[in-house]
Amino acid sequence: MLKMSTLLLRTLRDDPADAEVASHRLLVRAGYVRRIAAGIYSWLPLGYITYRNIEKIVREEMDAAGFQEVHFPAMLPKEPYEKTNRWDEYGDDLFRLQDRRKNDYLLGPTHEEMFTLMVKGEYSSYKDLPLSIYQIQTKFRDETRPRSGIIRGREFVMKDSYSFDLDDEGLAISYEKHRAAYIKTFTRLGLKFNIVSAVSGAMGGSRSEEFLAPCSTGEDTYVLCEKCGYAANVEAMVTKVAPYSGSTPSAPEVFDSPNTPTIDTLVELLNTKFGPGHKGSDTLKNVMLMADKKAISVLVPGDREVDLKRLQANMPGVKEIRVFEDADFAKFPGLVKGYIGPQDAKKNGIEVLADPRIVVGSHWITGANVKDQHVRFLTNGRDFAVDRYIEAAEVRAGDTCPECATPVIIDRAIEIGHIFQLGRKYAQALDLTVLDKDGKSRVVTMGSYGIGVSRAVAAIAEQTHDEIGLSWPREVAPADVHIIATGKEDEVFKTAQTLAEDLEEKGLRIMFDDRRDPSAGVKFKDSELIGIPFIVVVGKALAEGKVEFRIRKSGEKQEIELLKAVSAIYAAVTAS
RNA sequence: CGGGGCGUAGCGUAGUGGCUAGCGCGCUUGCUUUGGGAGCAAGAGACCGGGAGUUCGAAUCUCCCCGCCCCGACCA
Repeated sequence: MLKMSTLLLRTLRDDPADAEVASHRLLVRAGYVRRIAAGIYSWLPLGYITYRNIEKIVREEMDAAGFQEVHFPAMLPKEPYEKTNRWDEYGDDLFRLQDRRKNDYLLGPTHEEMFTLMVKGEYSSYKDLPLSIYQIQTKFRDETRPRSGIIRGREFVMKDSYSFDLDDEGLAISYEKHRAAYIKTFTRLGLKFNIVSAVSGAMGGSRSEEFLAPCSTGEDTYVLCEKCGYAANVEAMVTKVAPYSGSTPSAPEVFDSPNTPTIDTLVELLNTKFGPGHKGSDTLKNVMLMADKKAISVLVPGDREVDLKRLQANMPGVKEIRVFEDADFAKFPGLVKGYIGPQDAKKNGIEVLADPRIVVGSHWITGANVKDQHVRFLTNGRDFAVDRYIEAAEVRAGDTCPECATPVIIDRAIEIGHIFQLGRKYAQALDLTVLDKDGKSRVVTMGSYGIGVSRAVAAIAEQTHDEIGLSWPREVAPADVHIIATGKEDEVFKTAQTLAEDLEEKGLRIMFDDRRDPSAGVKFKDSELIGIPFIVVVGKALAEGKVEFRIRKSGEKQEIELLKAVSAIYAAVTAS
């Protein structure tokens, strides 16, 4: 039983000045966490109980799925990470340290290497596979910008699993098992979530999905089709367009277009010059970019911007993409800033990437590569060539679903889980092989699966809180029932104490506000802030032999006969 | 890393060169109060983020450093 008279807890009346998002604000105010440094937090008793409840659910679901729990150190030697090249690739995000002999160590940001080596050390036959193992571990990433309290910290707890299979079919099965286990886990945690397609990125692998918990303060943006259920991270959103069906126009026609620095001004000129009805989407925007020192041109309809994040996600292997600067233009005298068209790209030695909307046969109004001149009827396939199609244009609400062509909606969310088929990268680099039936050595294929355990505390808080405080799902809450004794008569406190003991006897987890000094109002406010799902008030109504039963979420209140209180409360709580 | 903001008691804050740094919450003691963050009285608690400088005098001005928050970039 948690007794508030002795619980290490001080709730705050004011919002902390350094907290912006709701979960952060409330977790601090309700005395769950305290900030130690940027992105580094301590857990107070209430917070740690809540955290452990979540951890327990995650662990139970992993175990139930047949995955085995292991545990690695947080502090790791450099060597395995050098073999996979991540000692360098991870860059400044890696926390590095040295021992007294000046040997290099790191604080693990993720543990692919260690898991791979563990399996390599024990197993060497196909008969040992498949295998899925996991750990719940503190990870360290020196994020350039930790933010939103415990949503993005530099030290956080992650459950990471890895599956090991002989072949792709096996990997697909392991992947499905994890997917199913994740659905159970997040459902039990009381989270609303969407499973969305994600970009596998540089790691390769054939399939990757994210579990996103919708929430306005989330950092991820995703699209959702309410009709067919298609969901994708905007980075992975696919643009589906019909082939060009119009007629092919006559030869391109160059025209004067002074003072048209923006698409809007160009459209205005077009409407004056060639009659009304021209739209930004009739024009073609040529965005010049540098991708790891290579100049590329990205073609998008004039009414859209290039989404650099999406572009990057769809260019695996490319580390840095930035917009053209004056110095870059200087290197390409054929490019007339503000009047660039794709006609001369080949001549200028520039690769042309295009949004799928720029279909073959379609014609566009775009720059003529001459100052103050544009061209119309410039036709894809005839007047210019696209080297490669790419998803790089910004995604908007109302864009069409690639599955069923319904307009999609856009929402923000917190990434709470990520599953993906890793493939053989790590097994290859660390030489994890097994002998197959024929005695031939084969590289194992892996899957990687993560749940942000500490982040889940914040995600649940984000989705469940209201104006007055936290409001946890029962299994996550630090207790099932919050019993408040009000007034000053010993009788009230004795009755409350007995009620608490009886309910605890029945297996409920109880928090008992047995403080003598604070007024009833203070205790009510605290209980609402702390967010335990059921509140029982023993006080005024006791004179009539009653106690008050409240439901935190709905605010419903009812009086219950004291004599029936234990069974009535037990029934109400366990039915929830 | 670029842009913006902030740093005064456990928390929230006032204080733009002048006396002993002010207030609210919280904390301690006493009395009163007791169903929606009670009242009165008396207390404890601050090297004003750190360092250097300007000045008769610095929380306040200057320089350097450190830390924190927000937007962006970044985030297997």
